Amino acid sequence: MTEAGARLTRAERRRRTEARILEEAARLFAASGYADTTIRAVAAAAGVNPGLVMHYFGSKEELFLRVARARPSGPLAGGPDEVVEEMLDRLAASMADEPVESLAVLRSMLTHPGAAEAAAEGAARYRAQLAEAIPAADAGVRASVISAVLIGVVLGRHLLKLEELRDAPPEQIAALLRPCLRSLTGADG
Amino acid sequence: MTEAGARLTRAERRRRTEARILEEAARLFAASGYADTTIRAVAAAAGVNPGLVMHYFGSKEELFLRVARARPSGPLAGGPDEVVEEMLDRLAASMADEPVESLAVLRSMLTHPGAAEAAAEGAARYRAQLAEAIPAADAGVRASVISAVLIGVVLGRHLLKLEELRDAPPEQIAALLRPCLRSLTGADG
DNA sequence: TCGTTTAGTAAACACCCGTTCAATGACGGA
DNA sequence: TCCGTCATTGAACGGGTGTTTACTAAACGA
Repeated sequence: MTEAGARLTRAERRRRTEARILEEAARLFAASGYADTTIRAVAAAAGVNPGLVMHYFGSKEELFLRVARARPSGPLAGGPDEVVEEMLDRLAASMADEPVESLAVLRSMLTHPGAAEAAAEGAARYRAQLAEAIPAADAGVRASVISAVLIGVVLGRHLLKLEELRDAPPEQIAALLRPCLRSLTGADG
Repeated sequence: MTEAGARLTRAERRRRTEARILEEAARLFAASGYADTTIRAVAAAAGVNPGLVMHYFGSKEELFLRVARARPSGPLAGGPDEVVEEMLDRLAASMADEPVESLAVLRSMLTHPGAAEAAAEGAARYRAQLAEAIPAADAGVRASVISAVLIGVVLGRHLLKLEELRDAPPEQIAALLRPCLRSLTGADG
């Protein structure tokens, strides 16, 4: 590490160190939640001094927000049928590998008040898009129930590690969920 | 407190104090999770010295386990249709008021490693009963998905506090979920 | 009545946390 | 070459935690 690093420019070195810290922070927040993830542990995992993490990110809170903000997830549009298939695709994708950023946010939302607020805006926008695709008077409630259902499944697989849910192939779970989501979106008429 | 308490027998006094501690502990674990609930806070809420909590329960871990163990929830039996209605009834009931013990376990499961293990046996038994009522080859997976869905809804309402989900009447949510659960149990043929 | 038991307290312990700050030493421009 | 900048370190600080221990005082049994 010292030899390879010594050849790099100062700015490049810093960028990589910061990225390494963020990466390890996401992994640890996902694995242990906000409270049980210590700055010292993040620093150790990144092979760096705890003070450096403070120097770069200001506080543990800001470090978490930097991790939580890295949430792409494009827009959700179309009719009920397309939206359902899009959601099932994304769910299957997030089941193929462990989505560290989402898990970090999800796990920490349940521990840390600030985390819930940080995720709330993005989640609300997602639900609003979803609600627009639902042709029903109670579209808002339906969108919220759908969100809750999807969160429950991701949570059951990655966090609670319910046996059969963790071992089942993503396609099987998606197939089981399809009628559910179709009835909730009103895609089944 | 001193006057009324002085009239009681020693054993009775102790029983009530212990119960008061357990009650406040459940409330705080549900509200703040395992890590953020301090023994000092529990003791203060129960109007008692922190050392006494230790003296009665041995450790914070054991205090939590005592809270987590108080989980009744009778057996689940019958055909798919009956089971679905039973689950919806229980869900609606747990939505009417805040179910402190369940929430304490649920929230702490996601924070505290030991909590998940403590709840795992009860949850597995529940899923096994559920699977028996499902007439399908993949009954195990279906039961797990159903558990995840129900957890997601309770979580979305009480912990994440998704707006529409929190404001909607329990019956409405139950009605939306009915087709979901019926398709997952195979009750819809 | 008197010694024992025991519910309950007060104060400290050791530990780990997030955070701070002065020091260091390699890099890069002049 | 020299000097300032900046990534990085090491060691400390104050505070909050779970836990322990010595103690008080009230209920109990004989």
